[in-house]
Amino acid sequence: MSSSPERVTIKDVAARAGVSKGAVSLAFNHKPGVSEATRERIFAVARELGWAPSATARSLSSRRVDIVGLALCRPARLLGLEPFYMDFISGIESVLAERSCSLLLRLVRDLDEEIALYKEWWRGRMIAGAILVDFRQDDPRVPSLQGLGMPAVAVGHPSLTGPFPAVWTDDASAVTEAVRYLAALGHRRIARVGGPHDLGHSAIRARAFADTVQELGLEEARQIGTGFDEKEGARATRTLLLAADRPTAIVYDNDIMAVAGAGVAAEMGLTVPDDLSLLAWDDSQLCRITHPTLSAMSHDVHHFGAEVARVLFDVVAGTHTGGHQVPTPSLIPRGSTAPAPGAGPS
Amino acid sequence: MSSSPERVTIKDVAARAGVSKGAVSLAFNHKPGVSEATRERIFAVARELGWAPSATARSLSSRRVDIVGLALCRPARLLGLEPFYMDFISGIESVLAERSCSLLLRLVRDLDEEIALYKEWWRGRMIAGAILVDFRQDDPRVPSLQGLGMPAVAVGHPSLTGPFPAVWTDDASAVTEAVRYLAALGHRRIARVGGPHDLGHSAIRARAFADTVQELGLEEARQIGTGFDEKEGARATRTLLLAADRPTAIVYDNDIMAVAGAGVAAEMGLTVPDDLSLLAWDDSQLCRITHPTLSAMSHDVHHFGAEVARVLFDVVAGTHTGGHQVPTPSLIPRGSTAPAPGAGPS
DNA sequence: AGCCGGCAGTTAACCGGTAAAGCTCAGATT
DNA sequence: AATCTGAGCTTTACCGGTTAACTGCCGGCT
Repeated sequence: MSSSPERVTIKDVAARAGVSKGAVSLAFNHKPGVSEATRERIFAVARELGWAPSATARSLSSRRVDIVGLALCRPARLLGLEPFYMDFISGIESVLAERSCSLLLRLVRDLDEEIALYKEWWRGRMIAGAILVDFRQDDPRVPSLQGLGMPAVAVGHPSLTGPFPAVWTDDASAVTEAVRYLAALGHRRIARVGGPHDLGHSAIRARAFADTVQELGLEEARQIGTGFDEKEGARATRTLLLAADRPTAIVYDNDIMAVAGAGVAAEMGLTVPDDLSLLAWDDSQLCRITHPTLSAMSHDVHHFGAEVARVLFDVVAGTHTGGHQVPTPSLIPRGSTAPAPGAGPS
Repeated sequence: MSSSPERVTIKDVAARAGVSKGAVSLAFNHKPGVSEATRERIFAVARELGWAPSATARSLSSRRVDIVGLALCRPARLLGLEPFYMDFISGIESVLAERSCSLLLRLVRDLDEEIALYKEWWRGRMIAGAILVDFRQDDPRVPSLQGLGMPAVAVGHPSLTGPFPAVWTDDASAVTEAVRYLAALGHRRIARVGGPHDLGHSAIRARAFADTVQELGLEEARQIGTGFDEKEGARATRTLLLAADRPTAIVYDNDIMAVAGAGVAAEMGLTVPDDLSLLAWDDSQLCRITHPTLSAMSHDVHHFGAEVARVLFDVVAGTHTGGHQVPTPSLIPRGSTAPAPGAGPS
């Protein structure tokens, strides 16, 4: 009710409890040095006055903060569209919330801005640690941030993340499994619609894809790198399907592009899965509600995010024991994959 | 490269530039009191040393912060599933990023925790302002937070948000339009699957729905309140369709439940839209990729989020000029709505 | 000459905590 | 009796900025 926002500080609590600021601080941080009786009196006064320590002030003098930072270098629009992010973030949040931590989120335009932001956040004691995502090959964040001493966990394959503890899925194995599966269905021309070339996990998948295709003696594979959104997924699919020797199966790097691809197939008069098999990645709900449903390389993105947050807490606490690999995406066959046209049942 | 993280502070910059801390502060805040020459020298030194003011320290002494807070009182899982949130958040971020602001995000279990959190954030100068969502009727946040003097924008109808500047969509008109549309198609038994009863906008929609049904002389309408997720949407749909006088059209409060509802209809052997019309809300991509595509009350959630952020900046700056209504959701007819079974084309 | 005004800076207090060092005094030790 | 100990606080110095008040100095006006 009081419209005058006089802030109550530790000094008020101390005065009212008849002790010094220091005693209040000790009491609230559960450190020895105050008697049980005094501690309780202090807590009672604090409750009465509605006081809780100011996180800002605390982080200035001590080093404790209850915030972790996440900068995303992607266009805002895409963020809202792709199910992956929110699921990932919700996984992070589920762990943070348990420990009364918040997530500081910011969109940046490029990696330089991202580097500057993390430096600022860390220097200013804004965050206890950071989550780094979307690693490139020779990512500039590795040299720029590694000297900082900032606790961080990197989402990506250890070959990309430098000295940062990594949490990753074994994309190479998953790609291999995907290609093997399609090959077993008789497909000999398999294409792949991936993310941007410079993105580390895209490159890893591309290499694994090419290797597996060669290993199985399939026809030379076409791979297209895109920007992850539906428009680019559709465009890439169109390109692939218009080629003289169009593929009989396409693997996508996320689910949104696969859905778009299904649309393109329909628009071009191709029946999925009879004329064309499609295999999505990430496997959000999207895959289950299309018609036909989309087969996908599925992994639990929510859990992935949670694991990332858990590792970050370990790193911050200094109890980190090494990189974590979360389960490899596994194939969920649904309605969008079938034996290749003309091929007998394998 | 230096593994010793000696933080460079304003003092270092001052010393190196041969001036006092105060001068550096003045220069960096573009306040009068330093000559152009000195200002430039200070900036040069700052760049050389890689210094930028610490947001934490600044927010302690002055009142400036570049963070806005958002607490969400929903289960983490749902966050990842429902497209609405991420789209909304991405809209917010798109505006924040323009102004080098970050979003402080936290999941809470209940409104008491949310209230405590906002108090803590505000008291501790953690945030410049807050975004309040999911208003209940007689929302406890109104009395608890209004005395704080914390700049905030409320996402919800002004009848719910007390003294907080509101940004909202005209749900009542949208519901009316939806019911009128279905009635015009000949539907006389229309049901609604809404959100939780205690959620303000659910109540508003429920009332508008009942009113319009009565006004048009339709049969008494069945409405079910749920928890917004797919399981509950499916369950509610099943309940409605198993009733003796099952509806010929159902309106949903979001898209996820509508999609689930379509699944249930199929499972029960009903053809959409011939036997049953479905109308979704929010209209994310989900609605466009199902089969049949879902008609929806569509609004631009991304833009909604952006508008909320813009209003918040106005409120923080003290230049706020009144609540903002963003465009009313409008009907996008797609493949899931058709004339009622037995009814001639209207 | 004396005074005023304003620019360009400096000083010092303060924001709200934490943490190390210091103080006091009761009870145990020698 | 003198000294040591440790529990229980208080004092004080930060953390890294901002800001109000103050100082010095130069030029212009009366």
